[in-house]
Amino acid sequence: MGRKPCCSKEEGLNRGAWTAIEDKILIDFIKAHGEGKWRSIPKAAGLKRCGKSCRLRWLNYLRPDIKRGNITRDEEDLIIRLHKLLGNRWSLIAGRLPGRTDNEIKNYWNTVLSKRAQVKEFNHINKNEEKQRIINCSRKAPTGSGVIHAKAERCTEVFISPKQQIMIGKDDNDIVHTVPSTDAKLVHETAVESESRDGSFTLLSSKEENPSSKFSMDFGIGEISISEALASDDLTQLSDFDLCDMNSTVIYEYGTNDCGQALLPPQLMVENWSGNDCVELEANLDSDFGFLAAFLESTEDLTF
DNA sequence: AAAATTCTCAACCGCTCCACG
DNA sequence: GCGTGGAGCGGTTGAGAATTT
Repeated sequence: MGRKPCCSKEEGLNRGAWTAIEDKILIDFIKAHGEGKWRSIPKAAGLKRCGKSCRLRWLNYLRPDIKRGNITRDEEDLIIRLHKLLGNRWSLIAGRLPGRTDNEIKNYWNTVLSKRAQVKEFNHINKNEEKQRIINCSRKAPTGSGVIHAKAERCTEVFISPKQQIMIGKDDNDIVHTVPSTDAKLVHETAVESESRDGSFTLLSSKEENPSSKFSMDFGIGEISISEALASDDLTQLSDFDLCDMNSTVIYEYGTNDCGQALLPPQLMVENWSGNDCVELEANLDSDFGFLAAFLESTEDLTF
């Protein structure tokens, strides 16, 4: 006995493209009664659609604040940079592009930008053939790009800067564990749980059968990581974020991504973010993280 | 001009998260 | 603590439009 699906293929429900009449009914109803209670809207409004379909139609097409027209150059640049940092978190990306919907951005990425990115990556790989060869010695397919996940959940290895004590994760009881600087080293996760030499912390535990099938990376800011701050509502936690401390606080977790591509070792991963040469590493690090910090702290639209 | 192919994007589907009883 | 239902998210599909052959 499973749960009744939201949009079961009930008889009499319209499917496919919405008609102008259906649009008008939905618009009038929401103008009169407001958004929400999507499940009850079709019945109340007299629409032969499921609630989910109504919600989607409203959010992606009928909402009055939807911006029509082509994605501008600035928007495109913003999408690319946000995607670099956030991955396929379309709703999060859309939240920073007023008037654009997650669906629209997702479509734009899948049809336009991903192809462009592939070409760019191909060129970049050729350009850095020797660099890749070196990485191949330690990684099977080093073509992954760094993506910040809202929650640092899984990893196979963690590179920890030796400069100071760093938070690396929470255990099942939600207790944050840190690695003392003396223990800073490349940690290899061979089991679901792993302890440091003095047994003082639990490595990010994974309940996945195959912990190496996914990856995440996270960046510490004192007691909280960016991803945690991102996942929480309180972005003021980021106020202490000091770019000057970046090199001493960054935590890299690297393994393989969803496609089975291996992530690069920390230095090269960051290089690949910017697509620039080693000598510009620090500047680009500042630039990308400055952008991220601005993104996280901004309540206004970002301008570039 | 017609057929074939490619592209675009609205809509659907299945899943997870979260609030609530 | 557990089950249920609503909302939201990201991946995928497919119809129609645009382009190429």
